[in-house]
Amino acid sequence: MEADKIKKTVIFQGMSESEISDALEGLNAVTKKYKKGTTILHAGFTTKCMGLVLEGSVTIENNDIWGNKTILSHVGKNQFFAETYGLLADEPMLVDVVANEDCQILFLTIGFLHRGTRKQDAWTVKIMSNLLTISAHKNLTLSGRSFHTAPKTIRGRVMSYLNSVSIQKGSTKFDIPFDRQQMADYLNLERTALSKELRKMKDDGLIDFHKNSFHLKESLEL
Amino acid sequence: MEADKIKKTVIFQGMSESEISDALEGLNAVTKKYKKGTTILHAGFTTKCMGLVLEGSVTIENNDIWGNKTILSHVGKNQFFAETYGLLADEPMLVDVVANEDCQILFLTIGFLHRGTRKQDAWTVKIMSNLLTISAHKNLTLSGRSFHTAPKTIRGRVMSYLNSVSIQKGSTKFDIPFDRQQMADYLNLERTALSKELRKMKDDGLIDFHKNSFHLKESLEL
DNA sequence: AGATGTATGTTGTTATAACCACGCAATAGA
DNA sequence: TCTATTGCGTGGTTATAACAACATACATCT
Repeated sequence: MEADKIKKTVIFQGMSESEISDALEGLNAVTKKYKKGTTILHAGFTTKCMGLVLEGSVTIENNDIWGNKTILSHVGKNQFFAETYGLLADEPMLVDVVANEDCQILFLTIGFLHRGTRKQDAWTVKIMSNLLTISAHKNLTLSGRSFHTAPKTIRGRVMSYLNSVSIQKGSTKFDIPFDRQQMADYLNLERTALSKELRKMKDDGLIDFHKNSFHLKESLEL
Repeated sequence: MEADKIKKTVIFQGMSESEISDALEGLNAVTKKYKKGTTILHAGFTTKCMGLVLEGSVTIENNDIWGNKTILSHVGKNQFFAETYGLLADEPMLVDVVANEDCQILFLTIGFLHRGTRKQDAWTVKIMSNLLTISAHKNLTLSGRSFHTAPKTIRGRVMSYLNSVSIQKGSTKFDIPFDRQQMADYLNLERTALSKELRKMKDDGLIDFHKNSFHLKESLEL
């Protein structure tokens, strides 16, 4: 087995070699190969498996009934996908998973884990722990973004976002991990419109900034 | 103990009375009372606990540095909150939890669960299973919404949403669980603007609808 | 039937963000 | 140093959604 490569994946974090191979067996690990362009998992269907990309890369896409395609994300080597759908094996997938190049995928059957039907091997618990951590983190990311893109005005989104970062960093002065374009994308805005609004907020004395360094002002709240 | 009331909660699903009381002990279950208006958990701080509302209700709020308050959600009796922050005990909360009325909260310390330090009692695995299910479901909800509110145009959002429901129901004819106002809120839109766009889409032959019954047309894609 | 209420749709106006074209600075490479 | 390149900001125009005021439909109650 190629446990060495896999070992570093978040899913197998903190597990010994032997636990990993037990887990691989217990999860019905299967490796499959796909030609570029092949659809690996189809929207509308369910899956009991999550996928781990061993070679190549895949894209998560949405293809709607009217023929529009949207690329949602790109999953590269040693990254994984469909963990949520794998766990909730009843839920039809809303996206397609497509081979972005010739690739090799390791499938892990995780659909039964949350049903407690299995006996509790050491590896079961560890895998569940790791999945729980992964899922919780994803949750945090998603709910943050969802909250920051909720306001209808540019200013509202910017304030929501900057305030969150400020809380995370525990200071009103901080750097953000985005350049303007990325920040605009994250907030679902157009870059130049964002620039304009940032300028106005500076003029209004709400914030100060230079490049990706920000300072929140007007903290006259009681 | 009042295991009877708790038993029906998703967190304790599928657990026997004795498992539940073991779990309550193992999770350092503590009940606390709060007067209306008290902040139960503060943004910027971390918590190892999740909360279960036994009496009364709480609101999840965001209060930013400029003095804006946003109510994010309302958590009523027998519902829970902060499960994500409880699990990821390092992450500072980005929201406040405030007592909406006099209330009684059961705190469960779940911060250590995902670290595998505990010995694997039967209840540990079951609680983890349940938390995993909860988290995964929340994930699905969040990522769906995030995706549907991403397009900048009304039509884009509507198409994204309707297409998802269509996939879930496995048909191009389906009912949605929202009235117009709720649908507009979900998609972060203004109700009348949504009505207008739905009309246009009907004129363009993309969809047909009456009240909350929809039919996706123009499926001439290959 | 008449009155009340609620959900939905229509029209017109206004506010706002996207879009386009460009300028300017900082950086890197030849 | 000269020349791309890249990131960021500005002004003007256009597209689009929010907003406000009103109309219509349908249900319920008396």
